[in-house]
Amino acid sequence: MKPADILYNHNLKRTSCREGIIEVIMSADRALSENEIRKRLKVNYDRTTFYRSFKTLEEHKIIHRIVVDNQTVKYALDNSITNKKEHAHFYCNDCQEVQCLESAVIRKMQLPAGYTEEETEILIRGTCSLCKRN
Amino acid sequence: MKPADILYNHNLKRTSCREGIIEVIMSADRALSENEIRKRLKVNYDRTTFYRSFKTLEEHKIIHRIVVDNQTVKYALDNSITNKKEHAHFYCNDCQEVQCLESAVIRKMQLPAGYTEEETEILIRGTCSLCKRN
DNA sequence: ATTTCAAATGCAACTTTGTTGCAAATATAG
DNA sequence: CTATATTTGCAACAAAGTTGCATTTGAAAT
Ligand SMILES: [Mn+2]
Ligand SMILES: [Mn+2]
Ligand SMILES: [Zn+2]
Ligand SMILES: [Zn+2]
Repeated sequence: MKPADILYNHNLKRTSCREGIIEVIMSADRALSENEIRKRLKVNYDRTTFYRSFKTLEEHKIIHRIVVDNQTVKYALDNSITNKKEHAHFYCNDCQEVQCLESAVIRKMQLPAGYTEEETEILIRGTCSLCKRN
Repeated sequence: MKPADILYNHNLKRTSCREGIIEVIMSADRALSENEIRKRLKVNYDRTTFYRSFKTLEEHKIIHRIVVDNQTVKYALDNSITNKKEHAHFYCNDCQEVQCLESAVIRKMQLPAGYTEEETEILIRGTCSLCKRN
């Protein structure tokens, strides 16, 4: 599906910023940060616009956010677009890149009595296959 | 074990800031943020000192950090002090409190070929037993 | 094609979180 | 008590994110 169609399906206005962000995230093989996305866009948008766009796209489940640490947020396409299940994410301590591990499907954990789960986030830190070789 | 002994065992100077932080974290039944810890201390330390203390205590595996989101970090006693295993953490969407789920031991996930795990972080978001009741 | 207007953008000002360099204070070994 | 390596506080800074408001724009209606 094309960025423009995705926006249309969600009743979102087709602005170049939103379209650009979706375009860049769709064509990436890994999760990207705000700055990585900015670098790949032709036009330069204000930070505010960028943040508001991410917020809107997240709310409409077009993209999802991966919090690596309190200082680093990355974005990838959401499961509702990729038709994948909830999955773990991998952070390479070496190249610092984040990948969606679509094969690592998240299974719910046993919780203490009275607790209810709504969402489970898993972040695996380690070394990716590319960095392992070197 | 007392805060002073913990510091002594790690060859760390016994300063009131470090001792206070450990004291507060030890006596809490949940993970606390920088500000929550500050409020519970008698003396007011500079933010820099606070951050440096957290860093030192983390490096010596006396406390561990739980990143709730890119804006929120909480601290709890580390497993090396509590003698517990790597566990998942629970964030209550209602009361916004974080708890170590020491019964929810982390089991390693299957990774794609060539990937190596070093650490797995699990954060479960949902409603805690107290908030459920109300 | 032109008009209309709710929604999106850009800008300025601000907040929160965290970091760095350096001088002053202090914990602890001798 | 003294010496000194560590730790602390302060100032200055940086990065990330938010808010209010005036301007611009997408797209629906005419
Ligand atoms: Mn993902
Ligand atoms: Mn914990
Ligand atoms: Zn790597
Ligand atoms: Zn709760």
